[in-house]
Amino acid sequence: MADPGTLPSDLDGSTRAAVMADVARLAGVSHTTVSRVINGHPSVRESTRHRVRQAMTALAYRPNSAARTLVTGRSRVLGVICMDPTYYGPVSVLSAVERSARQSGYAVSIANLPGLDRRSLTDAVDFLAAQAVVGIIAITPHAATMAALAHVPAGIPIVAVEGCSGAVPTAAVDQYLGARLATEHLLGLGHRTVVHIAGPADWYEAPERERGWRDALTDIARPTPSVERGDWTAASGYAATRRILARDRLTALFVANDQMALGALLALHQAGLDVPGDVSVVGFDDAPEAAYYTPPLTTVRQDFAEVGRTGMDLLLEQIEGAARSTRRVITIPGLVVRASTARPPNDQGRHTA
Amino acid sequence: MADPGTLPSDLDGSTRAAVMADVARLAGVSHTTVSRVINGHPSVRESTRHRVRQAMTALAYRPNSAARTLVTGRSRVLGVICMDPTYYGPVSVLSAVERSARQSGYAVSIANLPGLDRRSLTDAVDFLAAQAVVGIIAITPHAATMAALAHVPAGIPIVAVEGCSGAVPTAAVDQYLGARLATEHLLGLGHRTVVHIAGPADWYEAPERERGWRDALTDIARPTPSVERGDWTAASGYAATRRILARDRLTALFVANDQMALGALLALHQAGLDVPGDVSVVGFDDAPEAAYYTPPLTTVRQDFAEVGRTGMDLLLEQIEGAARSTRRVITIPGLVVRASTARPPNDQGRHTA
DNA sequence: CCGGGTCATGTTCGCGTTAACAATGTGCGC
DNA sequence: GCGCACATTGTTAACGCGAACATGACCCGG
Repeated sequence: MADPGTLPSDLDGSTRAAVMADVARLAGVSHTTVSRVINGHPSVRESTRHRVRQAMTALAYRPNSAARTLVTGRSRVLGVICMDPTYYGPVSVLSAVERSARQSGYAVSIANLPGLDRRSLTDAVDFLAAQAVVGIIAITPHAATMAALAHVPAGIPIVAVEGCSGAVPTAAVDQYLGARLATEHLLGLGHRTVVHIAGPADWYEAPERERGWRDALTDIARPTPSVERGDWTAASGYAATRRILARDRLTALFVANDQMALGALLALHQAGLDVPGDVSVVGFDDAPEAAYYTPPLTTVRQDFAEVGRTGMDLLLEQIEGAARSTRRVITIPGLVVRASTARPPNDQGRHTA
Repeated sequence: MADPGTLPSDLDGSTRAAVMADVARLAGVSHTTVSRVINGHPSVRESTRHRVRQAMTALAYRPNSAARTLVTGRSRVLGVICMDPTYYGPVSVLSAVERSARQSGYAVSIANLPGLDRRSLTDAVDFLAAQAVVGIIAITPHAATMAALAHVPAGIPIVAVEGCSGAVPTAAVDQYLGARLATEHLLGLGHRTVVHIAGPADWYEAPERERGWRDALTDIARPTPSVERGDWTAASGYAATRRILARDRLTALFVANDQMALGALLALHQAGLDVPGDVSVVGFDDAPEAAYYTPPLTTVRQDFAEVGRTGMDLLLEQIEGAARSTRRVITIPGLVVRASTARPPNDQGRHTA
């Protein structure tokens, strides 16, 4: 005994949503014509197009994406694979990706990686593939998962962001360059050498930054102190710094990210060392907080939003027909000098060229 | 002249993926039986079930979610609406939500809010509704968007996380209690009063925390210094602290989140004030870095993961038939005492009961 | 030995959309 | 004045799946 007289504009869920046939009936055309109007097909008379448009608004018609996906075989959904997005970098990239995806008319479905093994990566790909995503952006700065990327079926467009897999197109920041910038900044201030706290070896960025640091030193024949390693957290930066302090003295410290640098600042402070009076510190990332550490941190700035957008561009390029390339678009990082770096102690007025 | 002899297990995208009919053919049953096996229908003979399962693995069969959605009218996709997820809180919640959603067999589609107005909220809801999401979790600690939540059509289950809309079920942390904890901790140490740096007034949390702070003071008849306001960023915390220092002296400072507290620590340091020797500081959130600020920050801990899970539970409850309630599940915050708080200066051995 | 009930399975239809193809109308050249 | 090209619109058939209904085999009691 449902009331058939209910207003068609009734949106509160009590009546079924309007479908294409309803619009067609109201506009006095066939459902095919409605479809044509929606998809911008050229051969529809202007007056008809107008009538259909009116009917659509009158009924608050929304195309059913499931039906669409079923018949075309492709959805308007992009998949994003990310590690536990708690670090500043991945989060910023995710945010930028979502933004540009929406601008291009795509929805974004996310899949967190529970672990770092190949299995969880393929699971995530399967999970997204089951949703008929039309492409995948993988924010996986982790070496093992990057390797797994090479093995995803070629049928589905995929792009890596922040990382370097030889197998798929990639958008990333030049980590090596950033590390050189940081190290050379310290050397330029007059420090004899620079101690490095690296990130976990199984992430892509960590060895790259370490390599940049090492090359900057060896290029001018400076000794390379042995590397301490953290896991990106402030806690690990703190612990690594304490190990270094127990080992020998230092005047310059390059830490592989800002959070670990924060831990380093605390350890130095607790050891009675002044930054930058006794020790200079440089970080990496330029997280928003870095400018407000005590002291404000000199660091390497990565434009994550830019990287995210670039990744989207690469993906769309692939979706729109290009075969999977191995293109690699790199973004240039920049050094942001703040108050955590200065000349080494007892270096009165050394004049550089 | 395509080769019909291609192996059915060919997954590389060159042949069409297996569908239910293929599985049925291989197992020697009808597609309906395959469907029954997939959906766990009881009346399938054990041997048949086994044959079908084998056929499914042999063909690497994946159900087509679009077809499923089309015929059942409901997808297995949840929508998450979030503000630009750069703050620690929203990110953690998003992560927790994704995790528990996947565990319950749901995919998660995200929609960033470009602005804070009602319009962008309804746009986001529309955007998700067009994907036939089966429910929405809104991480909108912003007052204006929360108000807009009340106006989304009743047809679609929705839950608010971190916030308080009278209209929809909500999972949140007791902000008021957290602020009281923080303020009373400082008062308990012997501080005569506490200065407050609040968050933006149009976010839900900010006035709640301010109210907790105010009540803690007025309950024991202490003066309530005028409130400075920031926008959650370290920069604004720094600026607010400088305004306070220019105004009058203080011994205790309660800052509405950790990032602003970081800015406060820097401003105090630069003003030559020692924390906690001269001024005690308490933050809010317990971001991972807070333990490594200089000095390590006493703060109020919110269990964001717990809140995210709770939100999911509320949503599933609603999806599985319950009408939209106005249930509100609150999580209890806790104080984490670190090195940024101490007795006020010139308070030698005050004995409290 | 036969009818009714139950279990296991198959047949058929429809979800809302796009697309290939068919059908209509309209104008223009010869 | 007739036919042909083109513009516009309609008809119909998929897409892959789930559910209502139909079918057939089998068991048990009378």
